Amino acid sequence: MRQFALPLDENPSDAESIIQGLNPAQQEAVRATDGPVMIIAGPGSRKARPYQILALTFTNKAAREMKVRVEKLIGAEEAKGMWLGTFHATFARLLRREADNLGYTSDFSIYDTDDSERMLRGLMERYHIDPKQFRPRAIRNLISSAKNQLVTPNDYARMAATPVQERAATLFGPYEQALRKANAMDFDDLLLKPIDLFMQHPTVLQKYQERWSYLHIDEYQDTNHAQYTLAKKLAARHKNLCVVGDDAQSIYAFRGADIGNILSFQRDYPNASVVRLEQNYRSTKKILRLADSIIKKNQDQLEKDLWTDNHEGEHVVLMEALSEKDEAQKIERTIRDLNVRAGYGYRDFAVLYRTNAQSRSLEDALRRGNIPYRVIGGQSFYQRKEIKDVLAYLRLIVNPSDAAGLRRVINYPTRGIGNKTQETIFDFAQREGLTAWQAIERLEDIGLPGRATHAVEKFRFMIAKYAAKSTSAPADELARELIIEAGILGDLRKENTQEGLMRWENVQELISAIAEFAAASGESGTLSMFLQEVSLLTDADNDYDDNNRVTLMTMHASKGLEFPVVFVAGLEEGLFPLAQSVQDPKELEEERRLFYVGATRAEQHLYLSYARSRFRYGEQQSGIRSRFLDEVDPEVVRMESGAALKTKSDRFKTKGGHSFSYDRVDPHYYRTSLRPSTTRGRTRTVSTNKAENERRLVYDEGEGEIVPGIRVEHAQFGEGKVLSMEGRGEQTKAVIFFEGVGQKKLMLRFARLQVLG
DNA sequence: AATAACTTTCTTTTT
DNA sequence: GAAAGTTATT
Repeated sequence: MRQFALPLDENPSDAESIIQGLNPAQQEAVRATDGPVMIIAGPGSRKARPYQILALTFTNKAAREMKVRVEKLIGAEEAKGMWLGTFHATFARLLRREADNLGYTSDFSIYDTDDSERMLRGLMERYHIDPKQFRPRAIRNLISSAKNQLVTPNDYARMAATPVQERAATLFGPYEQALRKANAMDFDDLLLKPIDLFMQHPTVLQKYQERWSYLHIDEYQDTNHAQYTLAKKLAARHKNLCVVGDDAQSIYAFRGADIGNILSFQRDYPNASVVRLEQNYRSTKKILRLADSIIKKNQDQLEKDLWTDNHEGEHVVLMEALSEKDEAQKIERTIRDLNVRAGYGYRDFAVLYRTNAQSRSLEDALRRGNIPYRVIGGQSFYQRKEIKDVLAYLRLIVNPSDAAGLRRVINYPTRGIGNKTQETIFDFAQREGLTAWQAIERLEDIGLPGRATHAVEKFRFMIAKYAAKSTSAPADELARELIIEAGILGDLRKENTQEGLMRWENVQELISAIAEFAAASGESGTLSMFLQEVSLLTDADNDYDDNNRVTLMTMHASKGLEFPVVFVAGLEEGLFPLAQSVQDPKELEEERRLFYVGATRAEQHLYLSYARSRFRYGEQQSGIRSRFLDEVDPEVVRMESGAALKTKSDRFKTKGGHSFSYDRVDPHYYRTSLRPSTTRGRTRTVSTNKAENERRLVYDEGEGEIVPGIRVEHAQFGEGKVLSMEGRGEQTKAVIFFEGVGQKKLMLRFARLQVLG
């Protein structure tokens, strides 16, 4: 295996011309194959970079693209020796090989967020933690981010300060034990366990350091601490680490990505060469100028000066709409128009938005206009309930310890094993120190009533039968039989609805996928491998199609892609930026980077749009346009009519010269509906809702109680100390410092604070 | 224990 | 306006 320097994007001669454009020091760095390299790439740069032996990316799609290029470069044969893929998939593969070093079997299950939550729910019951008061989701997120920071349960218990954190600390250890007992890994484990492995078995680390003597990481700005540690360990011996990233496109802080990794690369690797690729090959000058004006508002970033040789281009167009329906219609008409008059194919368009929920109205409009489209993300194939149910059965067959899988299917379709029976079984397992499945194997000792025993017995027999077959029979046949015997087929058919039919078709599709996998990977394609692989797939990765369709997706999903025509929809305060994000400058900056990512997907035309009102929460609610539109360079933007973009000062001049500030806007403006809905209004007045009464209490009577220095509790942020107060009446806000969270400015009206004294 | 009918809550983004 | 939780009925 040789490492190879360079070239990169579509064709090597391109690469050569890019390199020619760099200064001599940069040229040398890019050509160098040895030593650490950091490449800072802007959006739309062609990335001249060394492809090396282990290449890690963030999406399967990026990995696939990389593979295509590498094969072109060095031939398919040699490319086979490379490991190319996402962090999670790559280390899942590694773990499969090394599982026994860690006390797992290679058939371990991979738990998604759902499974993790299911485990936590079970534990919460045992520890008498009320899932309504402390959401399993919130606790999972806390544990997940702790794991990503390499914080152990013991450390975390010491650090926990708020009530939620304390519960998370209580559950953290038991959760880890439960996973291990279930022979299962959650997403975070796929990165953590390899670190454990490398620490406990230095020879194993050495083996991989030799195998991957050259290491390449794309989208480095999105690595979290665990990924950083893995890279550091693997590169420690040869120091041949090449990272590529753009701090301005860091949009995954919420799942632990740490921009610090890219900002401090030079400190970690003092002799690193740094290359800046500042030429943009994608967008027009106007689009680039708009993007530049967005990102300039952010404070922390590496210096970068983007430029392009491309045309000046058309103005960026801002579309104003009355409602989200109207917005969708305008987008639909614009697509039609450009398609007919300018000859753009449907595949040339992308409509981007902040939240998946926004796709609905857009889909409606496109469907009505007979414009073909595809939606990426949202509910992907493998996220669907019926698919997860079948997968859970298969997981259970391969790995009977799989507790989350068992919980999922033990009574689906209903077979008379209700909550009570399940609890009895789990309690028994807990008491005897068994896995749930081991408890079921000792069913006779549990002492269930006769009818329940009989029901469980049948279930046990069925699972055991398929487990025995799982090594011999072809995987797809096994799945097909199981689906019928378990009664999933019957359950879906019984529904007798359009939806039931669709679900049934999905299940069929899953079986085909299993068959395909088995056929493609031959002898080595076991069911357990299929299950592991599939749990890491996302819709955005496998929706690979060359059909001529408009693409709908979130801005997050759009990273790394480009389209001739791009729409960024829903530029409204509270939606983009999201209400939760505006209180924290760090989060607001991330939203801004997201806007930057969205805008820089466009090659030739960029449309921005917002709606004056939007259907949310089952009500029509009014909004104001996003602050981002006030930050943008007005020179490059035109309204649909061709008029200039009205700036903030233009728009608010009429109000007697008062300066306008978004800080004075209720960030949850969406909650104030246009006209009070009667049903809601009525229930409100007689509401016995606890949270509502508490809120009123604090706001009406308690306002005076909240003064600087006092301690309060917030449902999400936990315990904090009030630093200062501002505003009066409904506008009263408090600046509060929350441990482990930071400083927040909250409106008392919405914060639901509880006074602790 | 299962189902139907009703009520409440909640929405960021994702490997 | 969906999903999850609650209550009433069989």
